[in-house]
Amino acid sequence: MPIQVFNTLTGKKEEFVPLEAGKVKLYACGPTVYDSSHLGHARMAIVWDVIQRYLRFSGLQVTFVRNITDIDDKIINRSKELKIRPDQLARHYLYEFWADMYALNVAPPDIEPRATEYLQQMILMAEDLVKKGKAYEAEGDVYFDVSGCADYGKLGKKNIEDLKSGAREQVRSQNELKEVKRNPVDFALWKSAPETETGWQSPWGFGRPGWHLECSSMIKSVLGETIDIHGGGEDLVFPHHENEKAQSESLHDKPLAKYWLHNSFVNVSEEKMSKSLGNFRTIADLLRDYSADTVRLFILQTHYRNPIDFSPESMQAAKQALMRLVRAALFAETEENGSGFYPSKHYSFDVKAAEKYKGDKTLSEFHNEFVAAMDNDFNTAVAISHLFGLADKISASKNDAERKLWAKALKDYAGVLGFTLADTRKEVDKNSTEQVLSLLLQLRQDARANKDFKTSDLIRNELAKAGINVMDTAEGPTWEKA
RNA sequence: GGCGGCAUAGCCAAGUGGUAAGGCAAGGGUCUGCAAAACCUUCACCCCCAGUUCAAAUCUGGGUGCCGCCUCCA
Repeated sequence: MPIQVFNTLTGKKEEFVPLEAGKVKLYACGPTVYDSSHLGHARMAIVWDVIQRYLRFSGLQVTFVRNITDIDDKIINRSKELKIRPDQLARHYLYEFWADMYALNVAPPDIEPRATEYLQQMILMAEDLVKKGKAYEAEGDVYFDVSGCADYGKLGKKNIEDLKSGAREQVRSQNELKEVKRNPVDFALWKSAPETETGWQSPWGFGRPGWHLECSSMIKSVLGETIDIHGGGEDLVFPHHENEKAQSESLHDKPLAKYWLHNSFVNVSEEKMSKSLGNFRTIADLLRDYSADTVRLFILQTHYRNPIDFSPESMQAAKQALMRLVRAALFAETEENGSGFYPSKHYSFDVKAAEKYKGDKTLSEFHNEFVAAMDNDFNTAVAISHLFGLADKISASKNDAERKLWAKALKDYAGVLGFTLADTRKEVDKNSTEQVLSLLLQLRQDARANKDFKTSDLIRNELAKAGINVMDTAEGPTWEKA
């Protein structure tokens, strides 16, 4: 069974056929690093992480590119507020993003281009578009001429006439603001800026690139003129991806991407979680309460194209559910985390590793069900239901060898979805540690009060062995790490 | 206003023509000094109306409710 993917461009599920047999060029739009990442970004990252992991598991040679937008108006505005340079701000949040990704067990992309590294390519692309008559200069700005693009609106299912006239207040105000545009729907490839601000020299003077241009340029530079899959959050469909597509295809006269895939959002109380609404919880904040696996399970239990409503109850449900998988995986009796299909590095799955399970009837059936679910537009919810099915069989089995083999398989297949199934139940936080020590010191005080020095000394000596020094002071007993 | 999507058990959520995956919660049971955990087990005719079909949660039309995009956004 071939892999089926839902293509936003056609609105249908299609058979996935790579441009070049056995290879996949995959590009997903990454974050703009101007603030902390929230659960919505975690979903984007996890969904694309799983897609690229699964494509590799399927035996395809994947080049996964995820970009970083490290220069744009939001970054500049925020940096002005904070009175630091835009590049400092971007670097700060990029580091934070990386830390979040690492904590979430999101595998690093093969290539992670940053917009600021591709200025020359962007300028070149804008120049080429002007030369080809697809874009025009106006007072130091360069605009893409939408009227010269027959397909415009196809991806976002928009009608140019509606966009021009419709009820778009923004279009009107933009129109009044920017008389230089020939058409209100034309979008900027290059925007002039005062030399006192962040910017670059260009054939049209000092300025900055339009947002959409970076992805077009980076895709071209890193992957080529046509790629297999272009993805991102569904809010990027229009205008971001529509405009990328218009630019690239006008210049190259060939498709930018064969398949366009978009993930849905995380809502809070049925309202979109977003930075502008201020209703988000950061990833770091979330990871204080829930493990990376829990967050991942919460996200992957819903199909990537459906919205998820965040609630503490749902997170708690995911946490409970995860414990069943973790418990079953313990029978594998190995410290390795669920990455048996990763022989050494993230970048190459050992597809043949799956072969070792083929001889077992239960695992062979499980494999077929798992693959059928994932082949069907990455239906992680169904794939996970089969993980639970396998977990049940593991718990029910009385045969040690069989149980161990199944548990290893459970870890490996869970690893394809990016789960570690690490047993975190014994990881005690600082607060609990303090309470436990406080209790021990209290018991010791009670023993001393009863002149039971045998017990009190036992507690002190054993704590010393455990790396805790107990000290009796004038204010009472206290402790510190030895 | 235009475009797109969604409505499935107490909650979350798969399922795109053949008679409802999975998870959480809840009830029952095993285990247990008590409790917890763990394990076993029970639990739905799919928003409303009409239609197509031998057969519909799944297709068509209408209605109601909710959400997203059209402006920065994953």
